[in-house]
Amino acid sequence: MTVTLLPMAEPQDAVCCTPLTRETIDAERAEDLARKLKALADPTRLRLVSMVAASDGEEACVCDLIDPVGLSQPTVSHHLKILMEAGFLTRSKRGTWAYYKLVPGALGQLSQLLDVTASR
Amino acid sequence: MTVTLLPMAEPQDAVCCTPLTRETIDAERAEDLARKLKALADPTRLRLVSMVAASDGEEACVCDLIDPVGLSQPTVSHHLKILMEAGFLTRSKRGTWAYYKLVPGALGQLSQLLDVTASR
DNA sequence: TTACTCCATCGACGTTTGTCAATATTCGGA
DNA sequence: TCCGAATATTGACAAACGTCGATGGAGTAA
Repeated sequence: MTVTLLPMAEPQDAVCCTPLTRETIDAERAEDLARKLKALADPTRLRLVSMVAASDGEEACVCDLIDPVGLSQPTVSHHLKILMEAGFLTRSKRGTWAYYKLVPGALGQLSQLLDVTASR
Repeated sequence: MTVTLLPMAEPQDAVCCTPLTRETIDAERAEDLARKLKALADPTRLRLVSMVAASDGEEACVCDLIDPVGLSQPTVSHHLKILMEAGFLTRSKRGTWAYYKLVPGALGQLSQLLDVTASR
């Protein structure tokens, strides 16, 4: 039996580390970065991330996200899935409810990649 | 005659100031932020921004961008236009050449919007 | 003027995206 | 065990997107 501790520690994809403006980004890293940015580049998904971030414990139930967003339940589910696959949220089910939680350093890491002067 | 000094100081659209995670973003600001992120959420455009940023004076000629990117000239022009309309680049023509230049605080401002902990 | 170069715009195309209604799945309670 | 509630998945469709070849416009040099 394998004991898997801390599955939340992300594989930390190739996007890591050197900011956009320090040296020319290579095609592969550009692909990765673009994937993450694309996940965030939608008004509904930005609102979802923001609402989750503003919730208690940076965690929110899907049922509380649908009405404020004003879209159908399948659409909200779809957006949450995209945010999860991009590494910005994690999901945990409790009973019939699903709770989405902010991945701690995810936004910060992306933020630092965009600019050197902003970080440090 | 009007004397226009420092036309580079952007109108500073509504995206400004409060980071995503501080309080719930409203629909209008989400729309604006998404527009900017979408402009950056493409591997080719990321490479273009990066290449311009790495150039002398953070400025590059279109003619020097086409080959490294490996796409047709119209496509590169198209991407540069999108980056310009989103406020990340400015264009200045000198002779037949067109030079695109990084807008000084643009990436940093976006970066700070994504996260509080990364900035400051 | 003519010819050539650099770049932007146009029109067309296949692909991706955001959305919904309908359906499936999973769980808790009667 | 059967039912209702909360989510996820599927299928469909219009709109937006990334790309190209062809064309247009503006500058330079003969």
